[in-house]
Amino acid sequence: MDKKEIVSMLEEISSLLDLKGEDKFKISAYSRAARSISQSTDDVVSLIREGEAKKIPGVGEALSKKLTEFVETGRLTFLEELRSSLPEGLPQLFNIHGLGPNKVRTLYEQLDVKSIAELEYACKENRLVTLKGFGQKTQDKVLDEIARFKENSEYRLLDVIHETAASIASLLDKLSGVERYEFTGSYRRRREVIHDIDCVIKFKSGERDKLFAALGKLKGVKEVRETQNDLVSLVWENGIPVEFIIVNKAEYPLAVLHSSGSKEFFAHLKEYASTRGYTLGMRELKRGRDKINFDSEEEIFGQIGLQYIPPELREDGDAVVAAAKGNIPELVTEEDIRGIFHVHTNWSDGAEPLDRMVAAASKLGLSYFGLSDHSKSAFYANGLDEKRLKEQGRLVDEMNKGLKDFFVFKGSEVDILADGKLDYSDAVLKTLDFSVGSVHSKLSMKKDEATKRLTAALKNPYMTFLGHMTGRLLLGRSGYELDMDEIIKTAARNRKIIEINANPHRLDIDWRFIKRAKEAGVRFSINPDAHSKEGLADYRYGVSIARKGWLTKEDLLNTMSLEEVKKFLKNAKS
DNA sequence: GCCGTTTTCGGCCCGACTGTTTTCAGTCG
Repeated sequence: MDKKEIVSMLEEISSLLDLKGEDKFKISAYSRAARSISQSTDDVVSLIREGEAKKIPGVGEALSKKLTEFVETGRLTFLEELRSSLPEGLPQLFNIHGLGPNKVRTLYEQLDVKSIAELEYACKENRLVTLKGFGQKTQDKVLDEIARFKENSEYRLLDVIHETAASIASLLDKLSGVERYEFTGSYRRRREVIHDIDCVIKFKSGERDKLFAALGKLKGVKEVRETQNDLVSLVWENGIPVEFIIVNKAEYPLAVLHSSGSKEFFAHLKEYASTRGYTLGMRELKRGRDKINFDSEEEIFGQIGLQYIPPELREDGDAVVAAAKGNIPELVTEEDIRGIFHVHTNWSDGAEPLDRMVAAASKLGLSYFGLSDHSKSAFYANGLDEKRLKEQGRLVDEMNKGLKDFFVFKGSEVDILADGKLDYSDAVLKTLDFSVGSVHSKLSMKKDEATKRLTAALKNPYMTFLGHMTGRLLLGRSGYELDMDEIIKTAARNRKIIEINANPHRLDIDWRFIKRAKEAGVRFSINPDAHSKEGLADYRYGVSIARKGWLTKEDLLNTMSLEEVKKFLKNAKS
């Protein structure tokens, strides 16, 4: 039993109660408890076992009993009864953007819709338009969203894949018959969303067949899809497809190269190789009839006359063109990051007090961070009014005096209001070291208005970073539309820093956009948008996105030393 | 279902947006 199971149990109850139309405050009590437990730094399971569940904020008498039952027996009668009172597929419908509890209930009660498949059928038969509260537009939108859901539901965020890959790695490390292995595919390229995990394995001579059999029996395998030639195709217990490609020593480097790049990239590579008189295949490289041997990917690139191309860049032909000219830059690495911005504490909606965040960041080897709790308009996040902001500033000053190898910059994640103004006056913003301008209320879907709002904010000298901007481009939520070129132009002209939001659940920024902005001369910062100690380390995901955007150390603010950053931020305000 | 230096009962984060209405309900962040 772990924390995650408890959290998902509570979340499930919450959404089932929602479907039943229960009291909304009761519903939110469950989701509040789930959030509280997932953010808790205590050993929640032990706490519950010891009968101390009520010490968890948001857990009272009733929940305490349920949690105890769940932890002790692994089951919860209440949840089981709740489940059996509703059709199994119904909660699925929540995945369709725009459908909430009331609409789903209407669909079930009036049309007997119990699953996404049935919903799609009902739309196609034009049955939604007859329902009260529904109309043509809603039906069209539901159909669109179903299509989007189908397209995206098979993709997972990078951090989820990362976790699964790590557990696979620990199993492979112990498996005899494995000489070497490398995760390849879009995971190695560090895409933000990933469909499956690919892994190339070099087998120990003579142990090929044994290895084939062993892979299908790994702990964590849910299903063996197929085994043929050099491929073992599995489904992992969490539903993620995993493909192992098993090759010999001679094939290994090219198999890794082939499996790591996108199809488009490999086609460009192949074409380039042929102009140099080589035939590049999936498993062998030939010059005329002669097979060429090599021990590493580096040697293959060298052989066909290309500079080494880091995996993150192996998306399209651009990297091949650049490598031919020797123009692949030295990309930023995790070690280059000296500090981070966009950090929350429990003054607004973070989980930890400031001192614990400082200690955790320091432990990660960082030498500064920028504190940015929410501004006053973000009531839902307990945003700071001017008075509390000032008070927090005093706390930071006091703390900085006592710190030897760490520095906290005073800042705010300041809301960009509907008219493009910021949530604090210039006089207040002036007292801060920096600010991250963010839009929280929904941006109007109208492209012109949304762009106008952001460009107005970009012109404010007291907004340092443009945060949260391209919004939910991924995983099925259509973001707001913006005129990106206009944003880039204005950001460059006003010397703004664009934040690379490294929170793996947000991933607000697309590397294609980063590349365009870089070319326009915009500078970036990797900001983790950390709400907990664990969240601080998310800057690592930001590094991989930065690399995909071809960023070097020079393109980032937070590769600067503390003294340089201080100077930079001071100049930025003047 | 939780919680209390206003309260053991009566509140609970709130505003924007969309599409459906003919003055508002539902959903989202």
